[in-house]
Amino acid sequence: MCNFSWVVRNMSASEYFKDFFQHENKVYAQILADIAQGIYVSGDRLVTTALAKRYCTSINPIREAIKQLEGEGFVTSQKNSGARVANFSHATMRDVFEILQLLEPYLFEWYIQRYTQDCLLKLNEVLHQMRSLAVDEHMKFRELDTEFHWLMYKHHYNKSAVQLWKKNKLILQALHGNIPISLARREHTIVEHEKILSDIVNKKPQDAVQALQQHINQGRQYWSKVLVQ
Amino acid sequence: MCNFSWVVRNMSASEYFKDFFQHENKVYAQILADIAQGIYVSGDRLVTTALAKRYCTSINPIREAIKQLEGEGFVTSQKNSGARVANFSHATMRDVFEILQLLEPYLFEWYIQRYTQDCLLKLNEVLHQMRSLAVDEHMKFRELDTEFHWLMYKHHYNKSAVQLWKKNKLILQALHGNIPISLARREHTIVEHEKILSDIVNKKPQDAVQALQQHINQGRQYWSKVLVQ
DNA sequence: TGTAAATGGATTATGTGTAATTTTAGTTGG
DNA sequence: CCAACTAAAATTACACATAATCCATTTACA
Repeated sequence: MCNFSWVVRNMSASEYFKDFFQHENKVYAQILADIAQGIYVSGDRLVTTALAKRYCTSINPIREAIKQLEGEGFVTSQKNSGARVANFSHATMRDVFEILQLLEPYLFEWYIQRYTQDCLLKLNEVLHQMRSLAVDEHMKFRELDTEFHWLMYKHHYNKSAVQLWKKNKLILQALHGNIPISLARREHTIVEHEKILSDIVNKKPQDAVQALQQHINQGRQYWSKVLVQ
Repeated sequence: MCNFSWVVRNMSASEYFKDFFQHENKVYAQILADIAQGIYVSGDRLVTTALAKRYCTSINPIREAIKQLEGEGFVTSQKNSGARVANFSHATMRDVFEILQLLEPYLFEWYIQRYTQDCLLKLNEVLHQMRSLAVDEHMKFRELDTEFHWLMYKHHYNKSAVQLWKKNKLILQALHGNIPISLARREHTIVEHEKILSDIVNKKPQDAVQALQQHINQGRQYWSKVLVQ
């Protein structure tokens, strides 16, 4: 059972997955990846002994990893009752989206003024990959969507804000889980990304920010319709 | 040495301190309070054995509390090298202020529409306390300043955003430490709070938001001048 | 006989002690 | 003054003991 290969298999070949989950603490990174990938879903118990067996270690490192995840808000725990994956509800999604709506324009405005030609090429490459994806590769599509944004924000000077963005994006990922994305939404996402990119290239920063805000709003509306209880 | 009474003595009589530091985990709350109060300052080593003695417990609970604080960004740790209070630099202050500048108007806008008469009275009471404070009670003044904002944000529906605000406010508190506030800045703070309050009472939401933004900006400018290296 | 309370066992969380590896600090010698 | 070595201290991980929680069965009572 002590085998990490299945995790590696699930890992995307893209850079962004590394940036997101790379962590000196293996156990921590594993649990977080498992939550983000929907292996543990909202409300699941995180039993220390079980996790210790799964990750081939003793209980203590597991407890510490869980405490750290608790500090980051991915896990909640009650005294003498252990830890559970945090309750990601419909209300949580609203909250997360609203925080993202504050953060993204802020991070983006810096990018517009400091982007490199090399980075624009990478964005284009991601867009190309999104277009040439098979219809059933929902997970991969969402990864590419996140990577598009990540490429723009990762070098921002405000590392707290970047980390905060990452965290909220991960929560969204966990919330959406394995729910497939409609082809229409996929098409719209690509078009919206294209609009943002072209506004940057054409030196229209105002329009680019607006396009980004609309993009986030569209995503928010789409998911709130899909995840309606 | 196993005595918490000195902590209780330092605790403010006001409500906000309770809200801020109350936590089911005593050790966690203690360490965080110690960081916020400047007992451990930026860069200080957090030696598990020493903390275990201080808080009359064994190493494991200490380690878990530290891990949680690490998850929240108050503590950083290197492998085999233990934990330290996070590096709160001048750049950190800029980052924190920028996040607060995003969050506060967002939280505030909801308050304007949902405030109660009772809450306004409390705000007034806090203002009164600020005015009638002795000139050397810097810490107490800062607590009251924070409480003023806290009263407006604490009931916001977006609990993640509120917690985020709290966290960043705590980092500021740790950064400012025991540095005294100038009397001029104290006077300005009170006037700015009065302006915000009167704009709310006079049903001028637009002006109130603007007053709040200015208030944050003023604080930012003041502290960046004071803490210039 | 049906329902509610109680009891017991199993599972799990929490806290402590200990051994091993690594780091740190102090000291000695060049 | 700097480098290398040594001893003390700290981190890490593990095994164990204790305490709390959960669940199913049994028991008591109406």
